[in-house]
Amino acid sequence: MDQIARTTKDFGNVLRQARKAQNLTQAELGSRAGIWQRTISNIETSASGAKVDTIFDLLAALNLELHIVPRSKIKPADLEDIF
Amino acid sequence: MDQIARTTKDFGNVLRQARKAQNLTQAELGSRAGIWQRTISNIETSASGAKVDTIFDLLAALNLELHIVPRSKIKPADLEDIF
DNA sequence: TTGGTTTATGATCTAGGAAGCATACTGACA
DNA sequence: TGTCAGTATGCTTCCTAGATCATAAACCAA
Repeated sequence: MDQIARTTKDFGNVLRQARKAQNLTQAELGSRAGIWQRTISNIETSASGAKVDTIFDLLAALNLELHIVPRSKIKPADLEDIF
Repeated sequence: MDQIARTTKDFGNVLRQARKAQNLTQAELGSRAGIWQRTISNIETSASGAKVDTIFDLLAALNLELHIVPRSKIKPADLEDIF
């Protein structure tokens, strides 16, 4: 379960994971965050490059926050591709 | 030096810090990331809600990545306002 | 305080995100 | 296999970020 994002694709995956971990449907999360189910679907599937405001609304609704940190040499999620 | 962001304002501040820590001007960072100085200024001052793609371009140019984590009860940067 | 560097900001134009509503698809389950 | 919850997606309208060029304002050092 990796919560590191370097691309919008990563980000969509992490958001979906987080949402499911909290047993929320896209619609539920949407009404919490004031965002449409349509939009959440787009973000999770990286069908569009979302706006940062939208992202922060989602993160708040999921009680998450962003930490901006130096890149580690290898992204943990990629380890399994190596070993 | 806090690298936690919950709002676009936080985010702008963190980005500015990170850029300065690497001794880059907005223009330099811009040419690295393929983004206009104008745009970076907007983002750092949160004059506009940027797009996620733009953010990831900037983070890559600064060799940073995002970690999505549960919110801590108190944002470290706010401690100084309390004590 | 002046000259040079860095950052902020005005204006226009285009591409595309989100709202809003509806519907199609998909997987699970009785 | 028919139903239903959940997710994907079509479409139009509105709004705005970013590109692009230009200039003003702020900062800093000599």
